[in-house]
Amino acid sequence: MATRTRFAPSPTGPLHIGGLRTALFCFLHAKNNKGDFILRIEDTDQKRFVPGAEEYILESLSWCGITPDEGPSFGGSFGPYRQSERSALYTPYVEQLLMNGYAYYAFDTSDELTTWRNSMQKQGSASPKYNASTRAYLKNSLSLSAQEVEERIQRGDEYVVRFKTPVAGEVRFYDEIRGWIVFQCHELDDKVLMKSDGLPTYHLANVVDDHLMEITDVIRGEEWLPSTPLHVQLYEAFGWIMPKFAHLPLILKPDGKGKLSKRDGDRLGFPVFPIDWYNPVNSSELIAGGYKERGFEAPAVINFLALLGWNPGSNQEIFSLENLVENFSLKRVNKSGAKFDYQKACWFNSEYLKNYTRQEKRNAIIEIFPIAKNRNENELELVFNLASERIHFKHEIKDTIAYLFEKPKVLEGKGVNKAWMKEKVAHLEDCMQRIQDADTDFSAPALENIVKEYIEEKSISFGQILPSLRLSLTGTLKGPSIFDIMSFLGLPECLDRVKLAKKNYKINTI
RNA sequence: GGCCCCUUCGUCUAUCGGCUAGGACGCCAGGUUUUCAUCCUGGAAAGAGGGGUUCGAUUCCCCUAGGGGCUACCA
Repeated sequence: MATRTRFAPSPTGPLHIGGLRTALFCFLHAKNNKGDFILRIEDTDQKRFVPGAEEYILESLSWCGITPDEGPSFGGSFGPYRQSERSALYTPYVEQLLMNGYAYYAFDTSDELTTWRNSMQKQGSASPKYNASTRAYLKNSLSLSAQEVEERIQRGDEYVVRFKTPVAGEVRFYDEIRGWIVFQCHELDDKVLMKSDGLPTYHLANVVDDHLMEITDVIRGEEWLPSTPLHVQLYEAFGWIMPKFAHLPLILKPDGKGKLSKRDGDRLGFPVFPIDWYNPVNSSELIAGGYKERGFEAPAVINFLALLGWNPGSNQEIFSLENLVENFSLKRVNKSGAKFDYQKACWFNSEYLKNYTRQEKRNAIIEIFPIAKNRNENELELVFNLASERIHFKHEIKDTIAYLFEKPKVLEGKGVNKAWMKEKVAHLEDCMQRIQDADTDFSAPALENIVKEYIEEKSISFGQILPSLRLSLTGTLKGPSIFDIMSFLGLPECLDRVKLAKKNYKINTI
């Protein structure tokens, strides 16, 4: 049977980076097995529905290159892929459960249950369960007479349908990542399968849909582990073949304890969402920044996320999505939660920047400096390389080497103090004259030769002349090889800048 | 509290009973460089604790401790 995995987020807000990783692992597992990856929107909770969230999920996946084979807006023969559009479909299954004694009606209202739980807690039961031990004391079709049940339903009383957990025994299942896991039935809850609004809960809907959509591997976050025994029992109650289960470790806060949350991102200053998320009612209010807008390359984010919890078993760290597909295996997914390391994410990004193709490099430079389009391709590439080895993000290119395309507005004070001294400036002018007079192709090596000859002749060091040269040309004392910069600038521009610096800055006499 | 999961350098991790415990990020030092960065070389840095099993445990089992998740008519 062909592998089919699904990513089943609920549109209650922006997709969390942890959710993105779950989607990634689902995708990788499916593709590694030449199978299909399905996107299903779990919007059975009307109260928590957030407009725009589904679009956000779609955009995020699309940015990352995780393309569903089936899903809303992708089509497929197992649709619809939004649970809200499948609501009518669940009723027969609930009835089947009811008829076969695997489920029952319960009439307790939420308020009643809350007060009941409170009173139970006062009596020392830390987390009161609605199950075989308490059912008899609550209002349900197991405790009430058949007649009363009938009357309540006829009358239009609100009710839910609960799963009838066996009194005793155990539920065991094999987790592809963790191995065998066992739960005792008496520890389990009679979970609500169908809410009083007639919609199924996640538990029922995901089992029915996974079965109907022929999902073979359920890959989801570890937070679902405690409710898996219920799902297992549901499969058994329906007599359906069970999918394989794999529960992924959680992504934890970089410091302290607990799983990574939006607040951690705000607090520590890094994004926790793939792309920007704006207030659904006031679209001009940015609520949470994204990796994309922060300047991350999607493949870098994917690469980083993949290594958070999974490893190839080798020392390789850089993986394209295709590489990941080839190498991925659930067997090599870790059991323990992984703390989020933003610095490492930045490192991945810088690696991707350096590995840009020639064309990407040229495009990036032209995008940042439109004026650069007059330059030839080799020059554009050189400019990119000059900048990229001292930054982590593409958008940092602009500030690092803006002086290649426009005269520096000011020369930094620290530099002036250090390099704008009488003797040094004299050498600078002298040397510039030498360059001007020379018959040179103005290439970096040629320029370097001229300067080298000059300093040898004058018995001075590079340090006597290069800093002031750099300062007058770029306005700063740091940056790439000054000969590359000069070569790129060209003779007239170099002369112009030196002249300008001479005119605007008083010689430092100290 | 109960249930379930987890536990190797600060962080992400390798190790399928034989280890001088490897790699990466970060950090530190040195080298290259006019400078910053890159790059290269080197360094500090780990098996939670206690019991077993075994000729031999980081690796298998148990206990303790610690961490995490769940404990809704949310997913």
